Amino acid sequence: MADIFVEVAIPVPLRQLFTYAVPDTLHTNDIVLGERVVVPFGPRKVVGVITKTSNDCDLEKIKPILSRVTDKYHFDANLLKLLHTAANYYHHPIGDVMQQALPVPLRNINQPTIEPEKEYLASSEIPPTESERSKLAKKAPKQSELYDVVEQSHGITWPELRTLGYSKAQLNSLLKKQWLIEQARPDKVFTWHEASLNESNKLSLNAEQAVVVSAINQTTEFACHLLEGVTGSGKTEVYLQTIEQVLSNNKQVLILVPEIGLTPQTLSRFEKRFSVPIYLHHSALNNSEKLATWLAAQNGSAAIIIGTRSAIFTPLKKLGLIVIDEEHDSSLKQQDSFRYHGRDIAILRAKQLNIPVILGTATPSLESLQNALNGKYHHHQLTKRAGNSTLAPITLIDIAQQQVDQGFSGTLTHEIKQTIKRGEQVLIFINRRGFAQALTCKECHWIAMCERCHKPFTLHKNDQQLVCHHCGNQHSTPHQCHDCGSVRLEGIGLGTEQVEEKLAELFEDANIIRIDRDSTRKKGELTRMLEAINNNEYNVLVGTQMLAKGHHFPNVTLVAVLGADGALFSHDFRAPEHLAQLLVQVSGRAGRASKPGKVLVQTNFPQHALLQDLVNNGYHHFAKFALVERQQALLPPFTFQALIRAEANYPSYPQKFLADLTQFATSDCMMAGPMPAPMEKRAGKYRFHLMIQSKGRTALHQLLQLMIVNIPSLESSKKVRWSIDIDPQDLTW
DNA sequence: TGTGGCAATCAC
DNA sequence: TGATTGCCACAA
Repeated sequence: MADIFVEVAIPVPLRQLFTYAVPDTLHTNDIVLGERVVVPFGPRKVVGVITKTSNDCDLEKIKPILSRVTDKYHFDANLLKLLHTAANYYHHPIGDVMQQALPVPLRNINQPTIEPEKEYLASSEIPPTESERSKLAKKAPKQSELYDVVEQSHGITWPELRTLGYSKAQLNSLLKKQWLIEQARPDKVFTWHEASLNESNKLSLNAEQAVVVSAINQTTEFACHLLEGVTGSGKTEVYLQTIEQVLSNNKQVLILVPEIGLTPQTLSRFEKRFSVPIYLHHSALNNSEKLATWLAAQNGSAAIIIGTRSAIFTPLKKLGLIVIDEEHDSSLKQQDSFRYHGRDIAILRAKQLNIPVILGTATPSLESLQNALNGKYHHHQLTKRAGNSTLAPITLIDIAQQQVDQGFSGTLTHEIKQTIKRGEQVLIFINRRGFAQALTCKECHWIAMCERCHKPFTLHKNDQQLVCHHCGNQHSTPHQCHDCGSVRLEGIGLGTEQVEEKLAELFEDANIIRIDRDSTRKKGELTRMLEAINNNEYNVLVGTQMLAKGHHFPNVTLVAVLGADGALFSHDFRAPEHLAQLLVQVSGRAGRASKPGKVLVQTNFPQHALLQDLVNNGYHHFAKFALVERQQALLPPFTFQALIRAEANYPSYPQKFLADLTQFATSDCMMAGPMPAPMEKRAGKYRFHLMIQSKGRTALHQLLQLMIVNIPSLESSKKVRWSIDIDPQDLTW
């Protein structure tokens, strides 16, 4: 019997498949597409994915595959199709796409041994007595709380408990008491029954919500729902009630949440509502935990998967609904290697499976809003906040007209003082870490620069370091100017550390806490800080955007935004949109029904049209206005962009390479460049951009395809590393 | 991307 | 002289 041939996707950055022979000793008759095989590749062995089979092959040098991976964890036909579509859409090497969709343990030549998953239940044999329960509640409230959560859950795993904020020690203690028991989680296909819903936690819907829930529940086929609901309008309850219907039809639900936003609160609400197997997929899990989620989703035992961007590739046996929470969030777009957008892949996937997808947000991305306005998406708006609370109003402080002391205007200082006096908390945003943007010499204006990136070092005063925020390069702070030898060195441009220092000086009695990537680097530190904040241990919180996402601070009644002007005149055309989203998000964080909050934005340009529109008319109005501007400027979502990046050790290489690409120009695509990237030199490499823009996606893709075909024959391509970014989000990279 | 081959450069 | 480094081509 003759061999058969297979086309295999190999984990290398090459836009092609590789053909191998399968010896008939390997039971060729039951090969399925999506199966993994171990193949020789150059000098090494790698795991690849079979994407095609055929009976003949006209290539000369064909090697045989070494072995087939005989587990049942191969990509199913739907997922395989999705990965192909994604690779084509993003013009990214198919092997790398497959690799990224595969859990790490399954990428290795040595396949993992898979342990059954453990879950925890309340013991029915020796339940604690009433008095034991109340004793525990007094002595160890956290353990007591943990017991309640487990008791209500009908089986919960350690990753879920950890995400909810419990420790292994608390769990072990309850296991020791034998109040809780550990058992292997059953991997039988999930089915809905009456006890799956905890009816008592269900909230009644207001008229707006009820209309939306019933509209979404009526679409059982593909439909894209943009759920635009102001903060506090009950988006989550809408999700929960649509999810309920999907689960009750024994279908699975996939929920995508922002990176930092995998908040205990969200998970906790799902746990309280549904007693069904929930699995998580986010960066805090280790590889075997992620694999467990993958397998449970694939074999159908998981009912709900909650995860970040990469969870969009989990295989699901019977997916019925995808929910994208915070649809506008930039963490949904991967910013390196395979630059996919989680939301867009979700829509592709929903379309393929003919199921609905919900995009929820208070501040829709202009792309999604445009699709809703032109009728491609169903548009649902929730305008009423629960309990009649109002959003904190945004007020602009004109700092061109008043004295500013190290970033603080008199108005702001006064407001902070008043807020602290009332025993309420102040939240201050500044979008730069460190102490100062740069270290400069007062005599000769020398600036300390990163030699690898040609960008100013950021001054970190606390640890006496100059840190390059672009490549991580570090030096201890010099005492003398490198040019003239003067010792009069000083930091310019505010950072979180300096703001913290200034606040300590202005408000001597206040307890101040700084929250940014530097102060929360230690594991668990952020959670600890957030708890301390909600226990009112601090009066003033200083932080970067990190603070804006997901967390709620009920006692914060004043939010101040410093350094917002950069966004108004940024070379990134999306900067104003992102600023507006941030401000709205922040205003939703401030205050509560009984204590209304306010948001102060210091700006030199209070008359700026976009700011004025946002402040006076709200996000939706602002967004429509911004769309008009985009349309006039022929920018996305009215045109489509692709960015080709190239880098090498010398600037002339990428420049020449991109210039060579411009010869493929077509009349229906515009090209800009080659131009130096905004970060021209990064980590020792010189980087250039070529932006391509078109009124239609087809023309854009055809041009890219033409380039890709011709690049290998370009002499200049051999000296550079290049990549394609479809629908680029961050142009500064 | 990972690897091996090859030549230029380095340390002694 | 061997060791180290950088550059380049190649992979079925």
